[in-house]
Amino acid sequence: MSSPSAVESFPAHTSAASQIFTTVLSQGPLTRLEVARRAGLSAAAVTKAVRPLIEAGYLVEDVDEDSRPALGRPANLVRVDGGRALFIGVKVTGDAIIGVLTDLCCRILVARHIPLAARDPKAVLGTAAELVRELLIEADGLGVRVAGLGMAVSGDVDRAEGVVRYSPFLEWRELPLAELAAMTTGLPVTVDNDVRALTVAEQWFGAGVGLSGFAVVTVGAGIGCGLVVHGRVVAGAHGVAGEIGHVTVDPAGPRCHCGNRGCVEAIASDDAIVRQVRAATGVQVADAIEAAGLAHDGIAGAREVYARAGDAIGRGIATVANLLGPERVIISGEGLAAYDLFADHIRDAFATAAFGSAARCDVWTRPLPFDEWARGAAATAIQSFIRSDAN
Amino acid sequence: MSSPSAVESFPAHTSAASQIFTTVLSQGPLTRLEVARRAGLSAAAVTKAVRPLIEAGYLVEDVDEDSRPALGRPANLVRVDGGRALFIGVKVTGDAIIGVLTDLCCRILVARHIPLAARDPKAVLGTAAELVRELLIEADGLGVRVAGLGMAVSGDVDRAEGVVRYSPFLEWRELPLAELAAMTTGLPVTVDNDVRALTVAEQWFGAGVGLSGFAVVTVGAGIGCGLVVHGRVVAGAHGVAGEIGHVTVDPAGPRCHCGNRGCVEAIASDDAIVRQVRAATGVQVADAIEAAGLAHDGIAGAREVYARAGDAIGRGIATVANLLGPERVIISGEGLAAYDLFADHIRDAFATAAFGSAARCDVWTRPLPFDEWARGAAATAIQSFIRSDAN
DNA sequence: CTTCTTTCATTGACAGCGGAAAATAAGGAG
DNA sequence: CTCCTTATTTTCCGCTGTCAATGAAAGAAG
Repeated sequence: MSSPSAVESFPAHTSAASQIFTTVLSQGPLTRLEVARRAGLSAAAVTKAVRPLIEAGYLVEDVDEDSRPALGRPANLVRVDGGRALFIGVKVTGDAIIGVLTDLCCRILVARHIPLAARDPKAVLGTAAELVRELLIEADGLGVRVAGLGMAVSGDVDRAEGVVRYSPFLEWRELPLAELAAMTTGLPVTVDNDVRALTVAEQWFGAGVGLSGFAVVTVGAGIGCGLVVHGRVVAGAHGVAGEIGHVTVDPAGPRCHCGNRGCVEAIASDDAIVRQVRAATGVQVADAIEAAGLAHDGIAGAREVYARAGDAIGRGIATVANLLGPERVIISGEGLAAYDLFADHIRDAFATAAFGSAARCDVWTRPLPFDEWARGAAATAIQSFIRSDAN
Repeated sequence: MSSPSAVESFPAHTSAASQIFTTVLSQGPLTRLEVARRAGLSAAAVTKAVRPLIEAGYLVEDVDEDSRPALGRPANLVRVDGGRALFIGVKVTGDAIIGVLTDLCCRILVARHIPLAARDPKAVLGTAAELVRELLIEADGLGVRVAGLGMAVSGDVDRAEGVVRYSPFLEWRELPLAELAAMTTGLPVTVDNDVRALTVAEQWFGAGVGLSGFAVVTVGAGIGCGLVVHGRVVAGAHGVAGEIGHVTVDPAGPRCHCGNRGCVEAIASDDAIVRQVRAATGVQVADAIEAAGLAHDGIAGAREVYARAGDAIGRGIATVANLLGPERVIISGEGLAAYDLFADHIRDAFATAAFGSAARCDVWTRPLPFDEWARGAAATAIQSFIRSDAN
């Protein structure tokens, strides 16, 4: 995290303290005893770690009138005061920048987006700065300081250094984005890969809470995958990880932009579906929405394309499950708008291709509004804020 | 680890101490300063942790006369005294039990194997006990105590509980192997999946030393894969992980015993190769060795089978690399005897199917004598011995 | 209304770990 | 013999987290 303005910093310097805070943050209001249990610490340690966090206003005490036990002293719940600090998350796509203002609990307070004219770093940075400025004004209105900015970009991103190594889509190489954005906005900046950012959000605030191993699969313009193993997001030795989109599903399948044939992405991405629906039906559909329309109208050719796409995704997920044995797979992404068209095929293909007990992993689906990508970016900023040695 | 005889235990109770010992164990003789650097600790901490380990005889000091620096005080090397404790590793296969006696550095001192008449737990346990008895006599001859027994079994094994959940090959279910073997042999017993055990051996004593993410791919009777992510062996939520053998490579390929088509294992396992070579050449080869013989003789049909097998393995490895971004992939296994027949195809398929920087992961090959499987089992015993919270 | 019982939370003493800095050791060079 | 350099050890010292004991906050029992 590149941090120019070292304002008052988060008062959890020991690993145990930040672990305790993280537990409360993601597992909702808990009694101190319960926190101790989940964090594997003594109750005394929790009491001691919680006090300064309460004094600093990051945690607050609550009494749960409802679930008062029949016997014994009632517990005091501890929860995070979301309003204590705000964060901005920014997702850069090819044609727009999406920004959200969230609270410390990563709840979206404001969402904005600005179309993007050009993709060169200067243009993007300028637009992003404008968006951040708008959100800062909103934050001012709330009277709460913004404690960090997270930026999510597709491609090979080095979070530790805050550098975008290579983003094919934006045609950026070795861009020190964190440093640049920190200079422009005056905020501490965290930069990460977009799918990993989304995965962080799921891990701390979503369907991955409490799990030590899970996968997030995004379906849309591309097919992406974020992996959490041993409780940590997998980053890969060379910045590559979770490339489920380029798992080969059918070596005789359509050619993929990566050069191979039959990648999941060449069969199930929005583009691939549009292309295949056009070929199958002869209708020149403009985008995935129209393609889904044809399928919803019952046009056989279009429905088959979705069936094949679902099959490809299901096989891809099965591959992940076979290799890593995640506790859960979370399917998400804009493509889920047409989820009814391939849900069954995903499930069938997964059930067939998963080996043995790997099939016991539960497959969840979550709608993913586009803002969520930006929320993921905010989640990385929150993570960096809480523990500077984040990862 | 099921431990009936709690003899004198290993004197490294803090996490740092066992981390220091592990560093010295796997990274060979090191100066204290170098240990400190690699373990991320201060020199003082290393000095303090090393002393009791030297007093207990697990570490010894060495002077490296050769590489004395021109300037300054020469360093004292610290290394593990392999002779301080012995371990027994046992690998159970369908038709034999292989056992090795190793020292603390996991060097094989004696290797034995006994054919197996039946596969039921009682028969296997009896034979294993016999083998262990023989190795204990060898150990007695050396005058060193055996500090642990590791057992490696294929299938779903719960190492923490020491229970074989389900081994399809042996037809065992929910067998508390660690407990049974501990009662029979009187030794502390660790039980793990065979491929994971091999992976532990590579991680601590082989080509995975010092890497935080790598994969071991075994080629032979089956196609297996052990994964290390974030420095830890991946176990999978339901005991399944690393099932590269059932990654689909060609949905139109040959049927696999798992019910699907075109799994790597259905194309590249010994059995699959024999079957395909028979079909391609009409020669009723008896085993993989004869099949390789035909290919070495230049018979086109046989060579093609190996080409396809290499292609399948290379694609499988590429899938792992795309998903996890390991720093290295170690190809190993009995099948490597015919490595010259498919090496190029593995490399080509990997280079083609790996996405972007994932192709930068280095692919190593290591011959794997059958004893190595048993050595892997011994490695798990050593691991358990060193840190009781092993995983 | 007092006392018990039960469970949650806090306190204070304390042990141990690991770091920083200073001291010591072990060479070679001059 | 002294100085310089690098390795190792020693000597504090602060900090963390545990333990065991104590306080607190109910409802239950009498």
